Amino acid sequence: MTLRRERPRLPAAERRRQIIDVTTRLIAERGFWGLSMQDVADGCGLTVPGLLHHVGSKDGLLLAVLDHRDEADLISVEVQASSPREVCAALVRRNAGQPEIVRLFAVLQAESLAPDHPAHDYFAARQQKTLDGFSLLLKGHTADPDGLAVKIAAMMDGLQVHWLRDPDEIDLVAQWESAAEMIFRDLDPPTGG
Amino acid sequence: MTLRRERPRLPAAERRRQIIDVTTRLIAERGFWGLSMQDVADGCGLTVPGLLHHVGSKDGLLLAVLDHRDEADLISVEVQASSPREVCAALVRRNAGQPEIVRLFAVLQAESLAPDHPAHDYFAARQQKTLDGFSLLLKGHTADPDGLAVKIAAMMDGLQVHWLRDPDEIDLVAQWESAAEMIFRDLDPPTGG
DNA sequence: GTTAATACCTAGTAGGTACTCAGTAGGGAT
DNA sequence: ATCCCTACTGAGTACCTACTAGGTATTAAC
Repeated sequence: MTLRRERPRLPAAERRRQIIDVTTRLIAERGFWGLSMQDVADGCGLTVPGLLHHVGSKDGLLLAVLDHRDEADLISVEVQASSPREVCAALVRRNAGQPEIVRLFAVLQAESLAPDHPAHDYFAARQQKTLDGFSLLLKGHTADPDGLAVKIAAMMDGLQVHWLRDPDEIDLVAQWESAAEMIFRDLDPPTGG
Repeated sequence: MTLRRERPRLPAAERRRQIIDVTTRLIAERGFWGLSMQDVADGCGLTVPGLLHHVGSKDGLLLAVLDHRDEADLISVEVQASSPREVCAALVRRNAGQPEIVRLFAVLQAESLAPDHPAHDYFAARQQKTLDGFSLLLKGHTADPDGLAVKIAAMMDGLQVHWLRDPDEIDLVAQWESAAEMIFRDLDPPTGG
């Protein structure tokens, strides 16, 4: 009467990858506070201790997900586009293709505003890094690079949330393009035609 | 050995108000999934069944908070400012003075992206109402009122989240003013000077 | 074929979850 | 002064929470 077990045993790396995928989806749906180890374990077809064997703790699980994303992001952004505007457009285009990831970050970004959230520091650092990156790209093109960087990030984040709520109604890439029109009007003259 | 009880008993309306205040703060910190009835009850100085007597259930609690906010918002926005830009500036100024409420909405907005979240429908309707309102204000001033409305809402939401994470570093009102500069450049000529 | 490593499970702990039931106590109206 | 309404409590239910200890069984190396 032992349960049929179609997935008897996976190598650690493979299982870890599966765990991260499942967790990503679940956090995007429920946030980290709403996530339960049981749900993740069920989603992977193993027991809770089996899951804990791979990630150690619930916080470890979150960490694994965020680490994996950092890694994946580094790989995909290695192409340094030339103008600030092109960089932003590339970012938006990539995000438009992975709503699940975008939602993971949208939910965690809001949740982690609380100082005692396990991802609080991670997101504070991430936001700072993003702003610094934008600001650096803008340096020389505008009087207040820091200020514009905040606005760019804000517009991207804001559009993404609206898009996530109503993906059929809002075309993320198109909306961003027309937003970029006004954001970059001063520093992106049509010389590149 | 009965516990000292300094707040023996409150009229329903007053207690309800207190419950809403405490819940607002806690949801802003933990989200709805992370909220526990015990925490709310403790924050009000009563037991969990005492709390349930007033709100019926956890969902009822959330509903009470959201209803109260709608009411409060209606009261404070009754002043119809003239131009779209002034309306937005007024909104931002008001939000800058109540970070706790802004955070409540930021967290719930992200969390309620999940279709089975108890506030999902509420936030979908709220977003639609907001967009329609902006769009109506913009009609006649621009070619694509709906598109601009989304951008305005996105910018406001995005700036607010960044501001919440780093209130000392970011001046919400100033940031919005300079963002409004580019958003309204075409349709808000300096005729009103 | 034996051994060593490890992916995974069973069973259990200590505590938290929303919620119910039945009763108590305090304040306003009469 | 009494009655009644209701704000509120104590005790309890059924279940979920992350996590641990110790063991099993599968796989890979030799």
